[in-house]
Amino acid sequence: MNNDQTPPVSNFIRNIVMRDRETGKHDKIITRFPPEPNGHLHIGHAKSICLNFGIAAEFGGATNLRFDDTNPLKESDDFAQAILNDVRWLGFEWTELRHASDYFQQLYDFAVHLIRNGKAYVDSQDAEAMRSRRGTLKDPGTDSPYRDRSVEENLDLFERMKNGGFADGEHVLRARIDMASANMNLRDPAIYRIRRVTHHRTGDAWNIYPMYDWAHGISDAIEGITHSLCTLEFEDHRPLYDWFLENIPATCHPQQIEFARGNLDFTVMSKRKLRQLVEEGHVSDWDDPRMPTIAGLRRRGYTARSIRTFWKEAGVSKAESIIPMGVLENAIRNDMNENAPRVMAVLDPIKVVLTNYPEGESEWLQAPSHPQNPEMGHRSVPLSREIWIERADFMEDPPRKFFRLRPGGEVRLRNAFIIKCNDIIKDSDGSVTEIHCEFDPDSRSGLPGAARKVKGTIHWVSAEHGINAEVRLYDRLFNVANPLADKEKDYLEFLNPDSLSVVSSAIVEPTVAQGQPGDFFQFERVGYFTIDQDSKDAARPILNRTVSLRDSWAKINR
RNA sequence: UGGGACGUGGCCAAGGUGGUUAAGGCACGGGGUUUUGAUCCCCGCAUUCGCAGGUUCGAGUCCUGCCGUCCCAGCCA
Repeated sequence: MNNDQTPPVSNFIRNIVMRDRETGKHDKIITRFPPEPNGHLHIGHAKSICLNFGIAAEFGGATNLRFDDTNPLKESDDFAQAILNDVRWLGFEWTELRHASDYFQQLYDFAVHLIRNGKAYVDSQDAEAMRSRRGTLKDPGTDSPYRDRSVEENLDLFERMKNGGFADGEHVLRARIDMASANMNLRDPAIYRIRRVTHHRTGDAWNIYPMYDWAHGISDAIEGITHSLCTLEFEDHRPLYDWFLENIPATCHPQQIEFARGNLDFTVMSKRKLRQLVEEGHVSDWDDPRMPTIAGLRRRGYTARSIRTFWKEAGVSKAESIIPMGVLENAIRNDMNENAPRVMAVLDPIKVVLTNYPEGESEWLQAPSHPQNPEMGHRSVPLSREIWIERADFMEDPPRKFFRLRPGGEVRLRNAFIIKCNDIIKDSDGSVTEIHCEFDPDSRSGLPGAARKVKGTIHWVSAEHGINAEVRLYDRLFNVANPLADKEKDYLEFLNPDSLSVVSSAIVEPTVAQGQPGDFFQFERVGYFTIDQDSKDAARPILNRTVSLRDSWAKINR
């Protein structure tokens, strides 16, 4: 499950858990990951997943996956299935799969218990009235006129709410706490509302549904969760979490601990905004490779391991942060550098003719799949008289320190021969259409003559054997680090119009055409690429650029 | 004086009960290796922990005050 080799990183939650084991407060640690099935998981959720599953796994505990399915208006089984799939893909297996809806009856019974003890009442104000009586951040609220209904009346009303005797919004069950509390959450929070809609799991069995605060802590207690980890915005809810558990006959009292969400720059991370990007067509779907969703990252070519490593390196604290995208990119580069087979592909081709190479002939060269790892083996790469090289690898009038091909200059063809540029052919506009070179037969890779030093090595693909491919180049979704920072402008105004560019005439070596969707490669000197799920035809593979290689040459030229 | 929280180098972040050289990663700068200007390997990178006082032989760790940032007024989660 948590198969990443490096030792665990210290953080305040892990410290609490360790202390709780040392002191004997708990001998088994039980955590839970509680998504609401109303959207897809994103990289931020992955932080919570890694934390919850990671902590439990490290200390020999258990982690439940529990759907917080208390709002049937927004939830669906499709989302639930996608979430399950994403969690598994990330490399985690839950101990038990639960649903808050599994506990609807118990939740209801506990609510009755509260009513019996005078700790809850049915309020018949409408939402507007409730809001106006709630007070403000600085001023206390005022009691509802229904606050002192008798237990019998409350019991009766609540039961009739459950049985469908009222329309949505007619009544609500509220905890009877303190309308003057400085903590807004304690000003008689609603715990049940009427919603006569079909729930994706319980169907039409219920006409009332519990609110998050009521359902969450009790569900934790029912499952014997020891540490209930959530994000910072629930800090204010903790007194309520505790109040509920103190006022029902709960068998245990989990400890809620809050940590900061992890944000990334150049993207947005709220489900609402991600949904908007999808629904308004700014991206193709939830799994668009530019999306920070798990599905998007997966399709982009990110591995589960790289995402786990990323969050491990980012750490867990209570300080809100925005992590540079480069850190995530670094994680996938490290992973792919180690595991991606090397291959050659030319994205922006220009033709080179090897003038002393016999016409009509070709040969297959052996090239290592990984320069540092012989265990990854070799592949065969065809060479013939005409080859494609990257347009950017030739300059007629190059600047200083340009190590690539130039008129009269020599360069090594990766895994093949050293070539020398003797001539260039131009069209009527004066742009180069063809480069004539002669190759040095003695410099063939593996031969002693190959030891000759030449400054540059470039990649290439045989024109005769190369396969035409579509390559999708992705860039950041937004062109500012924090699209939400500007209060004057809508974040959509910062969408990067160049976040996707399609290269329709890339040429890849034959090896690539044998791959399946999900397979990844390093295009040497270019970047890491993954075969997209749209790729159906071996004669024309479709690849996504996961991330480019580091490019210090580009950096110098900036 | 509504309440709750946070503030360690450009970005994350470690720093139980104060003890003395402030981890690590990313980024950055310099050097080396290299048939990927990739990788890899060295070296450098906070006399200082939001600021100001105080307690102490000794404080990032304790106290006081101030400043800055975030969250809370859903019958959302």
